[in-house]
Amino acid sequence: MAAIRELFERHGLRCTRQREQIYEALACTTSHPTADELYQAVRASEPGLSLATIYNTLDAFAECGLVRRFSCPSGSGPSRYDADVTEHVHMALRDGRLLDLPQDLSGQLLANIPPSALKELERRLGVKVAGISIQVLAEPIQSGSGGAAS
Amino acid sequence: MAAIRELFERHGLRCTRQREQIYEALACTTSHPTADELYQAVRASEPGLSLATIYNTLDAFAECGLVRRFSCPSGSGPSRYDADVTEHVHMALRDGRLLDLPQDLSGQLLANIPPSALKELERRLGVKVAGISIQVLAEPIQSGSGGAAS
DNA sequence: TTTCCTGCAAAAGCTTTGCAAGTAC
DNA sequence: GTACTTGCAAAGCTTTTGCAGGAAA
Repeated sequence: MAAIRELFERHGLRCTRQREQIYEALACTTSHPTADELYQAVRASEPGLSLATIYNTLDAFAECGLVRRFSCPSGSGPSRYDADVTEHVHMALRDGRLLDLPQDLSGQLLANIPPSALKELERRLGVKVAGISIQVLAEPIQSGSGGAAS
Repeated sequence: MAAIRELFERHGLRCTRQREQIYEALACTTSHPTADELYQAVRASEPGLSLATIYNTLDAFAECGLVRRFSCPSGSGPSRYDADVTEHVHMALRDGRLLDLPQDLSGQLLANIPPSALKELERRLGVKVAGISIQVLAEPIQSGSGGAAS
């Protein structure tokens, strides 16, 4: 509770009841909710809340790096949000689910990015690399299916 | 031209003038256009074309793996399309541009993904990995700026 | 000939905006 | 007291859908 206040202060955000609740709802789930899902969740304890406030708030959070915003790899559909801003790998399932990889596997994938390639990239393209994001696209294995086909 | 026809046939798509032009417009640019940008481009040679047809067509293309659809890492905004379906790395710039990494750098990044980690992932989560996508987030280096600040 | 595709227009989602009242600092 | 937030409603933008006519196989 007080931790959230301090977190907001550190990021230069005013601390309102709505923001606390939105952040808390986002931080205590691993399901990468959409703005509307957060709206449904927070409205239970904050009936007057408006969807626009959700968007404004998430925007402010994303702006100052408190949360991450991204969308399903498929492209269309609503944005999703994640309060875990440490580098980690997302896995998108064909059925639409979007999971976090276990930390150790995430770490293995991220640790094997050769820094030399990034340096080379920065030099050749004249940019500064600010982050890397890896996504794994996977399909659940049906129990019973042998798994043939191309 | 005939190559496009054959490409469509191989993917089980009917070959119409509109589809040819949409595919060609997408294939001959590296700018990852949006549906609307393609609409503007193709309408020059195909005045009767409708935006809905662009969406239907891109959907059909994406469905059968002829093009890739994705959105800016920032999350919101329209989807973008790419006729290059080989594994390659996208680089998103803070100013909104979205580029392809040069092939050799793309290759270095992709080649260093440890297959053992993917195998482990498949075993532990009961899925089959169908693809990996890496995105680099970068910011242009201003000429003249010393580049301080967090 | 049959099936799929196109064009149009309208609808459905998702997100942003303007403004008055309220709240944190 | 000032500047930022909230809530509401309306608008804006992207994408999908239904249907009649047209074109590919």
